[in-house]
Amino acid sequence: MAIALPRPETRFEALIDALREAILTGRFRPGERLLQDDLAAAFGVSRIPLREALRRLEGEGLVVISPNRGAVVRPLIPKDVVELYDVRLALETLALRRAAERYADVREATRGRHGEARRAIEAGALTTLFHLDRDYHAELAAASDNPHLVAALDGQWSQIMRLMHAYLRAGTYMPEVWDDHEAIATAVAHGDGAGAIARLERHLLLSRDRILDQLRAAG
Amino acid sequence: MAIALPRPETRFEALIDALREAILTGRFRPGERLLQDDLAAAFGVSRIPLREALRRLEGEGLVVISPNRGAVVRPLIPKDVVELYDVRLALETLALRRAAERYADVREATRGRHGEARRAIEAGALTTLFHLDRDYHAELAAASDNPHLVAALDGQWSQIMRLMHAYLRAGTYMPEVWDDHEAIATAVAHGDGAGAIARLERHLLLSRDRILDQLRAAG
DNA sequence: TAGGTGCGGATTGTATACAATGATGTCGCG
DNA sequence: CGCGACATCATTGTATACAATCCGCACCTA
Repeated sequence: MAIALPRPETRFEALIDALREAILTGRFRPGERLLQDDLAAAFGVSRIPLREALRRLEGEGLVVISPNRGAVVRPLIPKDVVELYDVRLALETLALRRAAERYADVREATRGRHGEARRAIEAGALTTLFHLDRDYHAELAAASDNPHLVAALDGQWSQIMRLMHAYLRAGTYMPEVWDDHEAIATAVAHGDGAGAIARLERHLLLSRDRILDQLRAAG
Repeated sequence: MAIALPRPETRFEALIDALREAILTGRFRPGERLLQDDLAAAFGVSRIPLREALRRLEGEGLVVISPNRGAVVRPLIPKDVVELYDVRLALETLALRRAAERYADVREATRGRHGEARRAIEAGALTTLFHLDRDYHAELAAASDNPHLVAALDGQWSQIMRLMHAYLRAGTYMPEVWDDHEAIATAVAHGDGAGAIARLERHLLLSRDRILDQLRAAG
């Protein structure tokens, strides 16, 4: 039996996670310059591990590093919304098809998260809500039993999270989202890939358009 | 008018490209340990930029870094073949659909590469052949006009290249591959997304099975 | 006043140096 | 003879230090 170790996370992983989280949640804003000295001081490390972390984030598409000019949080442009959702839909569709073939069942976890989400909505905890959303989709992806697919989707999700934090505000988050989640989980558990995919498509396009609406409204 | 600069590539980029290439072509074999001192000496840099390069490659899934134990070329397992091609097909299908919607025309470049490929086959230059293959598919992906999709596919291609170098030998590379390429390019140029996709699917499954055959034959 | 030129501070890039960690082999003990 | 503790070595992790580059500003010139 596997026993959870107290802190499997190394210091470097903690650093990169903290940096990533700061970008995903908009704490570091798109286009913002990331000064190595400042960040190193802020996280209590030297510039060496910090630079390594920035290189990783560069690979994940979260920052852009220009030679001798430093790192900048990759800017988000409206075109990204459509492009990202296009890729995401293709990947998540594949994930659902494979998961349905296996009759993977994530209904329990989904219901649990649904409950948490309700509380988060009441508390107005948007970040928590986004995390629950991502966790649900990550679990669905994992149900495909294809690690490469999971990794690819994870990369897309990083960007999606940035979109959400940048453009969605409290009030625009609709609780019906979780009805979709439950419906998809149920379809997958019954092996109904086509049904799950149809519902997913509606779900994603709605989510995408909500972001586009907010974006247009903001100017 | 744009004037091409002699070397837009910075030193760091050259380093990371060299490292990546060494892994993709199998020069550094799957599972092989990557000692920082040795690599730094080999590439004529110190360990600082080398470590940054390794972090990037870790993000690309080409190496695995264990804390205090160093980097290893990510091993390839048979399961990877099926998983990677599954993801690749989903992404490339999307790319073709979008490219066909735009009536993107890559026939000329394809024919040019076909010629080069013929010469490479005669010369037995497998690496050149693989590069031409990748370049063709990269151009097709770019024709989707979706940078995120291109990036996602690029990541898959890194792994595919590793599979090819690891499992394909001279003689198993079939020239008919380029007939498929031309047919797909033509279908896309005519806006026939469905036709292009159908041919692509055959093309990829054949390519995948050729790798699986070689893999089974070897071991 | 517009534009170019050179200086100075700010910031990044990388080498060197040392600390921390993990692997290896040897010795002693049961 | 097997196994475990310890010392030693190889290797990674990171801080410090300095060199290289870039950017902004003042100044000069036409």
